[in-house]
Amino acid sequence: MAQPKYTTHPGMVDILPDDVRKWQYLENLIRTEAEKFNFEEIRTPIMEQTELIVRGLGQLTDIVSKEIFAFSRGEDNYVLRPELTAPVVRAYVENHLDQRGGSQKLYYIGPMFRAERPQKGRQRQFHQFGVEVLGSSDAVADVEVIAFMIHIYNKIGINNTTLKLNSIGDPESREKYKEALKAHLKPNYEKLSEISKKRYEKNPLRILDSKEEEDKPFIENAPVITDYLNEESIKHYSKVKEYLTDLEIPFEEDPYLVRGMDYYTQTAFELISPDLGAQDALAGGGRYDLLVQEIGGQPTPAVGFAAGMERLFIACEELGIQLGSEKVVDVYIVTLGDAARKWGLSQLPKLREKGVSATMDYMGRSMKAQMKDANRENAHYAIIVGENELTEGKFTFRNMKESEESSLSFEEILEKF
RNA sequence: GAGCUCGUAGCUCAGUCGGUUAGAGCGCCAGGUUGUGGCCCUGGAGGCCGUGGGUUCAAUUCCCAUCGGGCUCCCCA
Repeated sequence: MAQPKYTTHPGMVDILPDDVRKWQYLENLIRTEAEKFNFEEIRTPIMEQTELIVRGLGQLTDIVSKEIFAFSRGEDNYVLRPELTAPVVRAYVENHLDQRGGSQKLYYIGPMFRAERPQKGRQRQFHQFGVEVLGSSDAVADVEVIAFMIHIYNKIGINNTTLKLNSIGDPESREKYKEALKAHLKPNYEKLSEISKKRYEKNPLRILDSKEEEDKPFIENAPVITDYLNEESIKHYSKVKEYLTDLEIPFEEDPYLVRGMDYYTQTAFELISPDLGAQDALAGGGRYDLLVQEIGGQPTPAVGFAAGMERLFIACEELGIQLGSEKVVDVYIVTLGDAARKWGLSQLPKLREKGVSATMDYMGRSMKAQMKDANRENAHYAIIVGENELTEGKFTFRNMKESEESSLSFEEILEKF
C-alpha cells in the first residue's frame, strides 16, 4: 500500500474510536479505585524544564542520556516528560502542597515521551498511571502504594503477575555496597562485557541488571545489597515485607533488582507479567526519600509507582480479557423527505434532554441505507418518520433487536425512556 | 546505536518459475424489496503491487538502494 503523505512520528500512535472505549474503561476504573484509596488526581504540564528531569532522574540514566525529547526556545529549555515522579515532586514543592497537612496521596494518568526504538510494548508516546505518596517514611505508605497497584490488575483480571521486591537502602548503605561490588568484580574486570565495563565506575549497581552471557557468572555470586543495609534500612524493609504478608500480597525478593532512576532509595519493586514478551514489566516503583530535597523542597520522604497502560492492554489481549463495551446509541431517527429531516433534527434535543443518546442520518440517504446505518450503530430503537407520520402525529417506533414496532406519538415515545 | 524480518485494495492475505485488462474473503456503496436493518443473491467502486534506480524486448515479479512497518539486543512502562 502506498505510504500516506502525512503519518504519525514513529512510536506514536492514533487511538481510534473502537480502542478509545477500552481506554475510557481503564481510566474510569483507575479513577474509581483511586478514590477508594483516597488518592487525589494531579495533572501537570506535558513539558517541563529540562533541568528538572536531568537533576531529578540523574544525568547518567538511560532516560536522560539518550531518551528525552528536548528542545529550546529562546532562553527556555523544554523537555517532554519521560515520567511523572519528578514533575509531581516539582508541583508539590512549587505549590507548597505540604501545607495542606498530612501526607499527600496523589495519582495521575497521562502520556509520557521517550525517544526509544519502538517495539512491542514500547512506544515513544505511551501512557502511564501511577501514584505518589509524599510526606510519609512509614512502611504503611510503601505497602498501600503496592496494594493499589496490584489492586488495579486484579480488578481487571490480570492475576498471573509476579511482584519483585528489593531494598537498595539509603545512600550510606549503597555506597558501602558499591565498593563491595566493585571489589568483587575487579579481579574479573577484563572478562566483563563492554557495557558492564562502562558501568563499573559510573553506576556499578546496573551491572546486576545485565543480560549479557559473559557477565552472568560474576553476577551470580556477587554480594547482595541486602547484606550491606544499615539498621534503619533493614528495619524499614522488614516492615514492608511484614505488611505485605499481612495483606496476603505475594512477593518475590530479588536482591539484584535495580531500578533505572537515580532517585530511588530503600524499597524498589516491579510487577512482572509473563504475557508481555521482551518488555515484561507492567509497572514499577519504589521509595525516593531524597528527591524532594534534591529538587529544592524540604526533606520529604516519598514513595510511588508508575504503570504502563499499553502494556496492561497487551496483557489483557494475551489473556483474552475484553475491556469496555460495544458502541451503542439509544435512538436512530430514520427520516424520509425534507419535512421529516427537519422534524427529526428538531426532536433530537428533546431525546438528549432526557438523557437518551440519539442520532440521525446526515447524508440524505435512502430508508434502507438509514436502517442499515442504524443497525451498524447498534441503535436500540429506530423512529421512522415520513409524510404519513408527520400528518398523523404518530411515528413508527421500532425495537431493532426484537424487530417489533408500534405507532406512537412523540410524547408517548419519550415516555418509554 | 546494532541485528532480523515484512511491504500487493480500507483490513486479512493469494498470485505472477519475468509476458495481454493483478485476484479472493471481509468491509464499503447500490440493486433485488418504489417506506424497514441484521441472513441471502446480484452488481459496483476501490490498487502507479511502498519509493527510486539497475538488468531486460518486457519488471508488481530478478538485483541494488531507500523509505515505512513489525520484532529483537541495550534499557525501561
